[in-house]
Amino acid sequence: MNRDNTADKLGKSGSRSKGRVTLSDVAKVIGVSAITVSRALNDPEKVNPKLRVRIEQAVAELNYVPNRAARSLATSTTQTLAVVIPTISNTVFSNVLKGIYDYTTRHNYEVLFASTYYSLQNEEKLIAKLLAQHPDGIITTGLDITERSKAMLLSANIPLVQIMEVGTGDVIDMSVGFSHFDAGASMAKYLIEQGYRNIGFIGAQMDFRSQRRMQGFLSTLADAGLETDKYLLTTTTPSDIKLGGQLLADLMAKQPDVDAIFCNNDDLAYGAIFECQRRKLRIPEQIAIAGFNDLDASASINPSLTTVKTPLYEIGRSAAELLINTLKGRPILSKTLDLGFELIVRDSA
Amino acid sequence: MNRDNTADKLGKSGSRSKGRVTLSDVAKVIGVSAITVSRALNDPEKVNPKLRVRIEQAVAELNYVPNRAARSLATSTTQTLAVVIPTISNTVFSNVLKGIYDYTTRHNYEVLFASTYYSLQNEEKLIAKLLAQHPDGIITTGLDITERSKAMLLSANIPLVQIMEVGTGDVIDMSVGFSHFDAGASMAKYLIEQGYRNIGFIGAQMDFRSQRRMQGFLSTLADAGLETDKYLLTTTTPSDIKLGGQLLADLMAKQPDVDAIFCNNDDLAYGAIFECQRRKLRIPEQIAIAGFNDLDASASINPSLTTVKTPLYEIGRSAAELLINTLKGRPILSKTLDLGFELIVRDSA
DNA sequence: CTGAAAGCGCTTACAG
DNA sequence: CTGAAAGCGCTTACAG
Repeated sequence: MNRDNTADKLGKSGSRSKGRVTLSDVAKVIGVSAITVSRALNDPEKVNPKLRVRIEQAVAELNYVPNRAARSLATSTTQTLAVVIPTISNTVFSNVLKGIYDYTTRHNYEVLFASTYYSLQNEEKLIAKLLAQHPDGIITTGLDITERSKAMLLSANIPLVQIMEVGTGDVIDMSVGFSHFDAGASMAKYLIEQGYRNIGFIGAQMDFRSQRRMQGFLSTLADAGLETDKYLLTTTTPSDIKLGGQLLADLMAKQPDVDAIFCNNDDLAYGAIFECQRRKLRIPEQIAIAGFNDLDASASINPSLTTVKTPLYEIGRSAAELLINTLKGRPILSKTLDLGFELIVRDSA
Repeated sequence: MNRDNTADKLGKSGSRSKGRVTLSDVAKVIGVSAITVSRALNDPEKVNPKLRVRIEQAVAELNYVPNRAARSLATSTTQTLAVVIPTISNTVFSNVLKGIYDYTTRHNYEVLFASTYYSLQNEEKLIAKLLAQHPDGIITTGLDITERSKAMLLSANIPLVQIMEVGTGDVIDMSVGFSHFDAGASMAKYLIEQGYRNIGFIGAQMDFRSQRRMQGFLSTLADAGLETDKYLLTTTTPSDIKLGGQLLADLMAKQPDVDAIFCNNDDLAYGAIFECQRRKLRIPEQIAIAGFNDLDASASINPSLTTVKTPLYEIGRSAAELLINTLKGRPILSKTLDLGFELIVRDSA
């Protein structure tokens, strides 16, 4: 019968609400004030143990779920982090997102994300939209950003981590990533050491970070007195496996004497390897292929792919950690985290 | 000087707020009430055009961003959709998520997502957490769900779409997907037609949908009088490329006379193909390999992969569409959408 | 350890 | 076309 009573009372909640159970519904049922129920939930030690148990039971029985909009309004905190990445349908960023997600979940933050599809104009709009949700912190991708985006971010006055890249451009607040220029340079150095001389580069998308990898790569070739333009082929089309095959085909048609190719990312390298297999080209004897990111297939493909392993998951995880530590007032050792990269030598180059 | 005035006024906003610009800050600046500013933003036609322009200018100048928590509280609507999927670091679900995301973005909804890592217990917790955000609608994965999850979903009283599968189990509200049983059966039928007789199955993760594909596959083999257990190898380890190679190796060690293998998904098939390449096994002459999902590499790998194409992006898009149409009160033609699948015959089987 | 009052920033009827 | 009043569901000082 207690339960019937409850049901009656619940029916009376304000006409604007959706009839959900509120804090004061719970309070009425056990005859205390709403504020005590609130305390039992948020600050259990401050409530009489016996009372607390009764409140907890009532909460369970009524299936009470706190309204976070109300809590947000009262505390001006949302327990939400916003994430702006170029695209989710890309293994690179789904790994990053997983790192962010695993950490935020464990620490009871929600994630609100948005994809720019590599457009700074989209990014502006998305930042505005996300900020309207008043996230407690925000993660954006890259150090290249419009003035308007920067202004919005600044005036939001919340912690910000710019991910993926480090060592170039201005960091607005915090950043975590690695140097794409150095990563590109290190692959060039390796290929030169291996004795390759007609070294090519194929790249898709050619966003800012791709360009920096290319610059690092080409400047190292130039320093060694090697050709930089002759074996270069790029497109702004988004990267995928099939495109890798086409770019390889096009480059070889133009410059048949190319002896090694650095593919701007592993997807492209897979496509290039598949195309070489079709052409019965021996890798690395006739042509060496190298990739970037060390995605899933790189260790298994034939020949296994020489590539640069990048700390994708860790970038996501660290970014979330930086944000949450900042929000909890914990000391931040460094506002910029260089997570580095690792050259992985396998059979393809 | 107008601007200095403004700054002064802004400083005075309540001590609990974070000093953000509010509706009434904008209102004060131009000497109207907050409600008029609200209307200018939400229902522009109802406001005097000249006034509206002034308000819009003030909004832009002050960089006013509406507080959605306040709006949510007042309207009991959040413009947010919750999404529960097994994992994001899996091309299958990142495609689905992209479909959801593209549609929701266009229609001004935010997405809140969570990964269960294929655990129904996690799912319960995540549903509770997401529901606390009071999403306007929710998408969950699969038709297999605990009673507690179901009860929470029901009492949340918001539209729900269960994605990925159709034609099995009870649909709580709406659903969109395809029949995994039929998809498995269709691949079995094809392999039998091609003349294979010692037909194997390798599967990882073995979640409910994988099991149903396997059941459809095996029951078709049984109907044809073929072996079902002899060439079967499954594990609950999460699926990845490398695992595909191992499973192929294990199965061939046990049953060297296997002449065709249906891999529970394309990742596994890639690994199996790579392993065959290493063993110099000719595909499909010595062993045929088939996959599931038609992921990116399937058309490019050597040999190109015979597989089942599944409408991943469309499932996500349709689920979001069903939810948003429901929320806008538009008529829903059918609460269950079978998007089908397509057998893609290539060179590997 | 518990509660009355006020406030978070917006929107919803209702007047005029 | 515009505004005063009340309310959404919670939490924050402040008393007691």
